[in-house]
Amino acid sequence: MTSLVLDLLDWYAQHARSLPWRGIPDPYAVWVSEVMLQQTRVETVIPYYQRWMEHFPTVSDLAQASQQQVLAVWEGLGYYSRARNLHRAAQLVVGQHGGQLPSDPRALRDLPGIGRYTAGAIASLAFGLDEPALDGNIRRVLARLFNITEPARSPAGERRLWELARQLLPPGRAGDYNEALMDLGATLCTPRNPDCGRCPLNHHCQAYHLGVQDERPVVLAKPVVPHYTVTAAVIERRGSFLITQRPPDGLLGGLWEFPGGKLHPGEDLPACLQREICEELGVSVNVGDLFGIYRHAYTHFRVTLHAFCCHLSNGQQPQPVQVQDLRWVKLAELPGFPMGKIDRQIATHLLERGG
DNA sequence: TATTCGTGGGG
DNA sequence: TCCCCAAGAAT
Repeated sequence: MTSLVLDLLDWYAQHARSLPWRGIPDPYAVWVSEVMLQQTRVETVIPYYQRWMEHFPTVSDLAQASQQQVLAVWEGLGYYSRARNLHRAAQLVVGQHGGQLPSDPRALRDLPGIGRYTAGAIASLAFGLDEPALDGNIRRVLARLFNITEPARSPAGERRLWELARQLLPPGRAGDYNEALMDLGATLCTPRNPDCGRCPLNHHCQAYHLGVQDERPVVLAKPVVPHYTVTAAVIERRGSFLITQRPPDGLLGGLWEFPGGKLHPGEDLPACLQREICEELGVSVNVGDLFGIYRHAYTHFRVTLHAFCCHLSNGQQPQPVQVQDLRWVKLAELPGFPMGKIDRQIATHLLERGG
């Protein structure tokens, strides 16, 4: 074991964070936490993790739940394919692995939602195998320690960093090693303003010696994000509201929303809404007062959504032409349908004003 | 290989 | 207000 790794493990023995999923000998708990932590902060995950384990304490409980129940518990965490994949994977574990999560990284990677990082994390943390796990923290720590000048997310950078993570790994202590690097990255070796003065590895750190820690890891230029104007219809009929279910995959897959869509060039807002409702539901709407304006930033685009109060013409029966499903629901039933953030805001405003 | 996928907090 | 980006995976 190199002195660098020795210093790292010594520091971890003193400064390891106490997290709800640590020290729990249940591979399922490790799995759930790792999937929730993908691209998501620890502080955000903690309450979701605890609620999830209350709703679905075992793989079997998760496998038996409906996708709607699963999405409802996941609502607000984002990247909903994680929830859909976790659900499917639980059913595969029950059906193909006798209810026990496999320990072999290759078998883990065959499960939906488990990639190279998560397989290594589960294998090392839950099963004690000597597997590296390169996440954003470890990528940053290693890029600084060894002054990696290739962009960290480039193929060449990825190769070097995975190689380093595997070379440094102390046999028999992969779990602590991986956790230690992640804790160091999360608490001291942070993306901005790293606290190099308190870092237990500063005398090993090439970037620190060169004074370039703020420029490591090298990041690729990011594309500009487009901005879309969209509309949504709050359609009321005899005390019920019309909501539609999004397609099973893709953005907010399987979640419910107030129907509508993207504004086309040269179109005004009511025309956009009438066109979208006709395309999706095969009916024409009468567009009334503005209900509200909502802004939201997704990862790779932004939207401004204009919601309007609408009614269907007499006798019109909407059909699920371009949506997975549709439902007329009472106000009190809205909280039970999983939704993304914007549509949840609309539903909440609807509840607050009592229809 | 490059895009697509949410949301919330901090600077 | 805006930009950054956080324990990545799938296609």
